[in-house]
Amino acid sequence: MAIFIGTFENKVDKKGRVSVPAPFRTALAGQGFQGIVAFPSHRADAVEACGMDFMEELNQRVSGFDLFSDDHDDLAFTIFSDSHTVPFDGEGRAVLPKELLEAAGITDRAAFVGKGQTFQIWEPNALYQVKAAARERAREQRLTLPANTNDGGSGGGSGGGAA
Amino acid sequence: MAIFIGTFENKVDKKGRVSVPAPFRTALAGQGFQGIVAFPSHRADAVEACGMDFMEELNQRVSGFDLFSDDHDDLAFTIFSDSHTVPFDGEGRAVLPKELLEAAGITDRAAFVGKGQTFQIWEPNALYQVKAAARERAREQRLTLPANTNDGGSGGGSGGGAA
DNA sequence: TTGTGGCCCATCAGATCCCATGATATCCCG
DNA sequence: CGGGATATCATGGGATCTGATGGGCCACAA
Repeated sequence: MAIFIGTFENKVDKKGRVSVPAPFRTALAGQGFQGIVAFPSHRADAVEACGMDFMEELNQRVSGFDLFSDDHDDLAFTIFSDSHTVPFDGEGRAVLPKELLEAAGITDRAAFVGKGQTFQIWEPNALYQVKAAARERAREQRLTLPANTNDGGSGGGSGGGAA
Repeated sequence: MAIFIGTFENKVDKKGRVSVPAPFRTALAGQGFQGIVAFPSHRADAVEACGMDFMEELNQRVSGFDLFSDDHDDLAFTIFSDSHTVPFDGEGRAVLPKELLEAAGITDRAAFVGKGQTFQIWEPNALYQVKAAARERAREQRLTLPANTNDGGSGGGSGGGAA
């Protein structure tokens, strides 16, 4: 399963196209569907996204519920009804549905932030504010990572956006 | 098996024809039967639909295995008896039986909503109300996806996902 | 004949593809 | 170790194709 790491800010052109960061595209390569699946976050003003393989896995898990049960119905509805499959163009760009852009407040720039199996797409300023707040919280609470990696430090940091 | 993702609203013309969303048609391509299977939803004012392959799978489960409880067994037979096979025309449109349209309250517009292995067809306004309610539930209950338990085993470093 | 349904063609708009370009980071060679 | 050649990536724009929709013609049945 692909892993998304880092933060990248790209331009949204007047056709609504955004370059998906090359590292993310690389992570998505090898899937049957060349593109992403995007859906609104119900926790933040951002777009959630993942690869089709992730959705298929989700579908598998949902299928574990009895078909036609209430749980199955609610879950399937929540997961699939608001999702959009967004294919890449030849250059690795995607056109996000305008309803998702609006929900996230994205206009002419979009910030991609990796979250492991999934990633989010933000209006850059909103992301940076949230990030700063998170960093501050982490500092205050002295959050630490388990000390077993030699690289962890840069992970949560302000990965160099193409500024 | 292809999965149905997203929501699409299309027009029902005066002949009763509706374009099945292209992504759904793509998901249905490769089946023997070029069309959909439609049956009334027993829990919502909507039309349930799926591909013939799903019906075949349902048949397998009902006839061969104990995957279904008695209730679901009955349900499955009910489904078979109330189902309609609806072929596509040359442009990928389908004419839904009027009894299904009436049951769902569909007149001149129809909203298709993906649910993974199946999809539903709604009267648009009814769908949007239900959707809004579902979204609200999800937000309040912090609806989470079932955790996947068996993924970690093969290791985070699945070699395939070239960096 | 008349009504109903299916099939085919026309059309318009929006999405997609292809090609061009500048900028940047990378690599190789001296 | 420095400089230039090169590949990768992000970005723009125009041409093209697909998708959704409407309408008309033909076949079949009552």
